[in-house]
Amino acid sequence: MSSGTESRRVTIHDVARAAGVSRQTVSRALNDKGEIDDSTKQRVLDAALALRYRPSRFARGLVRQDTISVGLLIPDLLNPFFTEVAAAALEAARARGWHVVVYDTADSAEEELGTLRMVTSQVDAVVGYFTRPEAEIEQVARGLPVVLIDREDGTGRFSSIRIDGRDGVKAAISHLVESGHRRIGMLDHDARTEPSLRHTWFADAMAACGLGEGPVCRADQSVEGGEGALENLLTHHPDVTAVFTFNDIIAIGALRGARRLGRRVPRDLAVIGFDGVRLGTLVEPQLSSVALDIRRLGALAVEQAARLLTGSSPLGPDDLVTLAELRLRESA
Amino acid sequence: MSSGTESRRVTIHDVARAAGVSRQTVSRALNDKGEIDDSTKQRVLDAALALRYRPSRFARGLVRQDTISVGLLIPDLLNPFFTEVAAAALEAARARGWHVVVYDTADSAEEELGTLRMVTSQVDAVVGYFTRPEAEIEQVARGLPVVLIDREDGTGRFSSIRIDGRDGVKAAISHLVESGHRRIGMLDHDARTEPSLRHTWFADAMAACGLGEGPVCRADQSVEGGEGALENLLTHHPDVTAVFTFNDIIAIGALRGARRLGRRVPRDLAVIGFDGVRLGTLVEPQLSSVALDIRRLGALAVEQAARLLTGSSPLGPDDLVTLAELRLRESA
DNA sequence: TTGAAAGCGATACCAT
DNA sequence: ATGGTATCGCTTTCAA
Repeated sequence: MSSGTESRRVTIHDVARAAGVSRQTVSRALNDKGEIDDSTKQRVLDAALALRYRPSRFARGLVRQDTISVGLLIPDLLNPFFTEVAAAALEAARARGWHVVVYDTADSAEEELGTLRMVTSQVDAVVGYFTRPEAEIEQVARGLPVVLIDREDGTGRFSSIRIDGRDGVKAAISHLVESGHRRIGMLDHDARTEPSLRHTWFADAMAACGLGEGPVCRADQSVEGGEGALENLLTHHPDVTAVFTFNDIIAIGALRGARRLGRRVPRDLAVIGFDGVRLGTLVEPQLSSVALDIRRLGALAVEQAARLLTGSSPLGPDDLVTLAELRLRESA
Repeated sequence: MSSGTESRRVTIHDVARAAGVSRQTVSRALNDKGEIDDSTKQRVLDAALALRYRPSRFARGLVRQDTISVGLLIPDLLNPFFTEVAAAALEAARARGWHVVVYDTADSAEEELGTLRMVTSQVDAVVGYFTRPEAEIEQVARGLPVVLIDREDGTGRFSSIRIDGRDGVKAAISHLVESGHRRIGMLDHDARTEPSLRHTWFADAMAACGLGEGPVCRADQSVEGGEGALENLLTHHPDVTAVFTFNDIIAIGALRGARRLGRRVPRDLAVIGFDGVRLGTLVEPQLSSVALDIRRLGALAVEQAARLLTGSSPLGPDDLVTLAELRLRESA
């Protein structure tokens, strides 16, 4: 009559039976509570070991409402900027004893929705990078605390960590102009939609210096993307002597592209990136950049998630900002 | 008599009451099962929204035994090698619909034990890098599937993904010798314990070339570590003309150190790393390296975890290997 | 020191 | 189409 090879889960009940005690006693032994005889405890532990018993995290979580986990959405973990954000978030979470479930959305909006659906069912809050419209996010988040990084939220439903690079970019362009540059281009990111905020800062800074719009090329967020975009830019605008880029990865690609085109940096071409990733100090020449406190970005996101979760005075927009400042090294 | 501001969790029961239906009907509405009237469904959905209801992931997990999550232990996410391993593991996991809980053990053995304790209670399997003794790991893992990366397991209790760089390192040293180098040093890693396996390969390769032991310096696994170690090495052994390093990060540090010492690479000093991280192609000169299929490392780990979990013919030691091969670029 | 019973919050199965 | 009831595996509360 018995079903033979069927492999049921080993439960606390099985251990109890094997040790000849009740379930509660097993629980006591396993959780190191007092109120239990040493010999009993040992017997239970042995039984548990013999049966390869593992408590169900679900059952346990159901009863002790403690463990918190937060989902982290990252567009591309291999992009060193996002790596740094992730590392910072991880650290902030560990300080709180939180678990972090990481999802690499692979820079794809389709992936993102599926991922979002998946993550929201398994975490207490979500932080990170989102590209889908607010309404869509809300539809799957369903009241779950959400913290966007580097993305405005028109609806006011979500928290968002803002990056304010206006002054930093202005400083960068001013520096270039003071160094004698007049034809300054930009390598913007590749989004199919409107130009980036960083482009707006660039355009404003150019205007403030009385320069009018500079030429812009779109670049994929990768070294190769930056390399190609620079060649593209210089082909159409050979008179350009300086470029500002959407981020450091693209800038590093530009450095490479310049080398291939035989343009010396910074002599023939000045390059200023945006982000301030550590990688920028490893390349030759070292990259000048409008630098962010990247770790703060990740830490702030987790901090805000924590406040949202406990309902305790969430940070306001004025606190959820990171300012960028010009960090001059060798490339400009 | 009512308790006022107390904030209980909103359960399916509350929604049911609010919508004037039973719990099962709520469940149907939320999970898009059929067998429910459209108007009822809408009413339930509205109620759920109004109450900001979110199903408990624990309760849900308890009854539908599907969602699987795996813990990933990484010593230092900012080290680009580990970043690549993590990205690969993430990708392999997503292909299976698994969740990945990532922990950065911050290169600290103390952190690791606490982390391990934390992670094991929240996942169905653990993969990654471990430094604690097997017995300790087992004590907290308690029968949980564990896959070690780049670490032998004496006990046979765990699976381990091996790296076999013997031939690759031999090829590297041979190449150096053929290029005329005789004094070849190594920058080994900084573990307090015995020399690394990679050092053994180095020593054997040296012997095979009839060269005897080369000088060795320990280096912290960071660019700064490699930089300092190289200066250290060259100070004590100025006649060294080539170095092999424990990994690429250290090698990149060595590149920097060489530059600071006024040694041109590869003319005055040849450098060969180990790993083959993408970063190696971004530095000047591009790094030669005994390269691994890093993505395979992460993918294999997850694959094996999957087999262990389902009990279906786990891969044997012969399959759990990644070979390294010499990839020559500019630094040697 | 130990055990019996009552949840925790959801879904599945079986009636109706 | 909808509701009742059992159940998932564990911890907590209260008696004994």
